[in-house]
Amino acid sequence: MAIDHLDGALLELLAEEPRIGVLEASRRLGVARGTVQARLDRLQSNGVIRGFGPEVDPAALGYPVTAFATLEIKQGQGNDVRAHLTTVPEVLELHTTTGHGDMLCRLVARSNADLQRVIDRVVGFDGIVRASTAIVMENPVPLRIIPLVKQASGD
Amino acid sequence: MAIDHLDGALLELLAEEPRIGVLEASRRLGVARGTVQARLDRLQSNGVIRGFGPEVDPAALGYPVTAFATLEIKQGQGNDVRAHLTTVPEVLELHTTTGHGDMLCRLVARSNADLQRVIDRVVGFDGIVRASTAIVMENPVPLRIIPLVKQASGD
DNA sequence: GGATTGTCTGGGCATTATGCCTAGCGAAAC
DNA sequence: GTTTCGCTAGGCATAATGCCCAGACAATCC
Repeated sequence: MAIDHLDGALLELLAEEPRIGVLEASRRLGVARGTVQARLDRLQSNGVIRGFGPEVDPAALGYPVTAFATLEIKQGQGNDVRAHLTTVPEVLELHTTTGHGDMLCRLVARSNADLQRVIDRVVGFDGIVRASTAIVMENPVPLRIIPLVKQASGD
Repeated sequence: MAIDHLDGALLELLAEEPRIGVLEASRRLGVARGTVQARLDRLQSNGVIRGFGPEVDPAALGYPVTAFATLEIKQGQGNDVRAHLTTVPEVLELHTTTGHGDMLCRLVARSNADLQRVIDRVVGFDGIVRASTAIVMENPVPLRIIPLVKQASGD
């Protein structure tokens, strides 16, 4: 999937002012409305734009504590563990990684004390051998994509 | 920040069909348009909804490899390292965590070979003592928020 | 060379949504 | 008992959307 400069500019614009309309975007970018429409459609059917879902801040929902847990899994228990973690709302994200049958997951909790409860629930499952948790103190770079978009579209 | 059932339903609806309008949302939820408008405004000024930025898939941009790197930082070099990592487009996210002056960052790359280049660039900086990288193989639970929203809004 | 395909432009048109307003109702708080 | 707050319900002018078209231009293919 190649992206050109117009696509990049459109993505940047959408990232900065998400609630912008197609018409307004075409004015800003200096192209015809149909062009923006077509580019948007293409980016979406390409899968470059996965969606425009609302970004919800867990902290604002009452879950200000974030942590990353590395899990060591018993051989052959991967699917069970996955299914288990899916049922825990505080598990925001789960990856399987290279290494000793490991998984990495992102957790949130209401407090440090509550984090203990969450971790207990996460690791209170047979297939999980060991867990090590790192609590997030700061988030100097929140999830971002624009620098990568710029690079991919030739700056 | 408390969230009630209507807020939760609105967030769910927006997550499923993000390009929906206020009017359509009010029809689906069976409430008046002004109500949806007011809830949306409140959720946004509360910071619960941080925005509606497009979700861009790095894989579709040509960066199908994701990895997490744990960095060990020299005492007092935190700010410099942060500034350095900010300049690397492939660094999608950066956290400082509890532990031995550690940071955790999410990286993407064009290939496993390219990941080496990215890592070299990330760790090619004075304040970084050691780095250990875990390559993501699967993503059984992509970043999600709805289960937490449901819990926070009283199911 | 000539034909075809794809992309962008510029415009028109009916439908729909938006922003902004008013007024009334019910419940909870003071 | 009265005030405040959130929700409903509606009206209205403006603006955006979805969908259509024809024409220009470049790249590609026969």
